[in-house]
Amino acid sequence: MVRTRYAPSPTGFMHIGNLRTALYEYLIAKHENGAFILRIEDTDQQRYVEGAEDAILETLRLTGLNYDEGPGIGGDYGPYIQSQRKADYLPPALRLIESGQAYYCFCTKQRLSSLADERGIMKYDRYCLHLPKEEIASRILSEPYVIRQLIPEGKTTFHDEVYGDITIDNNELEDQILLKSDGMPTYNFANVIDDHAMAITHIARGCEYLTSTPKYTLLYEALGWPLPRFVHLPLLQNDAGQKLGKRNGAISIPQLIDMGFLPEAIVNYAALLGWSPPDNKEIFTLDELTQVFDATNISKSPSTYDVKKLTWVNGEHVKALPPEVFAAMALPYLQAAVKKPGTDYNRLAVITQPRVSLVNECGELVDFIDALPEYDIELYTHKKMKTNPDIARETLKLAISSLETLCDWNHTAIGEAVAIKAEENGYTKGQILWPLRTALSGKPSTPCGATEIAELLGKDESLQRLAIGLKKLEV
RNA sequence: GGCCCGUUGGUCAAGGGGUUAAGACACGGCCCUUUCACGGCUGAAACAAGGGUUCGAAUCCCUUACGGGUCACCA
Repeated sequence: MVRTRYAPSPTGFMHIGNLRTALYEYLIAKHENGAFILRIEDTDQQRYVEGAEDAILETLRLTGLNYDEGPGIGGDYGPYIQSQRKADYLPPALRLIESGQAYYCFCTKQRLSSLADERGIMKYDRYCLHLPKEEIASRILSEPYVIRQLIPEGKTTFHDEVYGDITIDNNELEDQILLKSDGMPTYNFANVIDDHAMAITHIARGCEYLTSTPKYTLLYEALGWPLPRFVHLPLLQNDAGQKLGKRNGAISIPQLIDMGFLPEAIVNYAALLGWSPPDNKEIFTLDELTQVFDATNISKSPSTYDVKKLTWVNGEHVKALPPEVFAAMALPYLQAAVKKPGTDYNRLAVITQPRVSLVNECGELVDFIDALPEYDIELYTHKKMKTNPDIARETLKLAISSLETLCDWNHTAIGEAVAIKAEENGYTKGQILWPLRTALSGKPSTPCGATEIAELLGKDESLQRLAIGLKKLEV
């Protein structure tokens, strides 16, 4: 059974990069009907951020990446918070010491930092590797210590599902710390212990871990455990070409949602960053992604987050929303933009749904209903409609005269009335409808035509606006 | 700096020895349309550079350049 895990540390919010990692973990598991596990890696008490864990849980919930095992819901391999598994890390470390694959180290941080070169790069010199057993036995009782893994000579090769075989010379690797002086495991060590304990089969993570993966494989080998499959993901970068991160302008998922992006669109877009299906389809629901996702189609090169494409993807999802769902989502924005009594908000929702990329844009599309905005008479000029302010002055007069007496105030009747009038006086439909729409809305573009706007506004308001328009043109 | 990875239009990306080098976003034009949008059509726009290997290289190899990652008692 395929088992994957998303293993964030509670140090901040989730941005699109984190979400993509979680998503791929989810998809790899779900594509095979496997299990997706959430594990919180809080072994660094210094960096712990209050509320970060809840924020992560919330983001996963909003985006529909439901985990099968994890904090809050438990599972057969719990607990799923590393600080609660503290007792599990010492035994394997001791086992490695017994077999000569790890050793105690009492070096102080001062001594360690004195080992650094001018660039601050250092490699442990194995000062404590050959300490006499008796000395170790007594110092353990009185001094802080760490446990380090003894990296063997040679080269280490591992296979990555995306990058292929990668070989690194072991002398590039330091005798890494397994257990810190506070008794907590380091990230690398806890990762290996827990992934094995939780029977994780696939590890997807950013390729910033590519060079440290040999350390993991060495650990698995030392402990005699089978290796999981590694799926390293190309980095996501910002416009400056830097790895996307909290410090590099990445915005959080809840923030994106606040901006009007739909969770399913964010998920859809995240999937496309570094992966594409064989048929090049671009719009997917999470279920559809689950069907077609294949880790072998993940690309090796980094990609850049592009809000324009996200916006387009969002627009596609908005259009696909059931009308009543869109109406419910749009209602607050429509109500804020249009306060006129008797407004049919469902109608406004129907009109705006196919025309917005972001739900919260629907308000500004219809805000002219409440109040006619100030506009320039140059709006009456339209080359294709063959209109200009002079023609508009005449056709507006015709429109007013034909509508004043119109009893049946609906857009069909309005359209017929003005069309006949225009024709009688030698004008085209466009020459009367363009000025009509302009005078009624005061905007260069509106979400529907002149006659619909007139119906929406009602007879009195419409005639009033036409009079205002005419007055502007007569000055 | 050592090591690792990468480099196809502005962006996301197909293509893994023979293609007129797909498609999508954004941008321009045209059509449709009483506006906008949708839709349709269309335009401009790319294989980092140099060497090999080959009848033939975006594709394989080497070098260079550029970009990124990584070298913690952080994850």
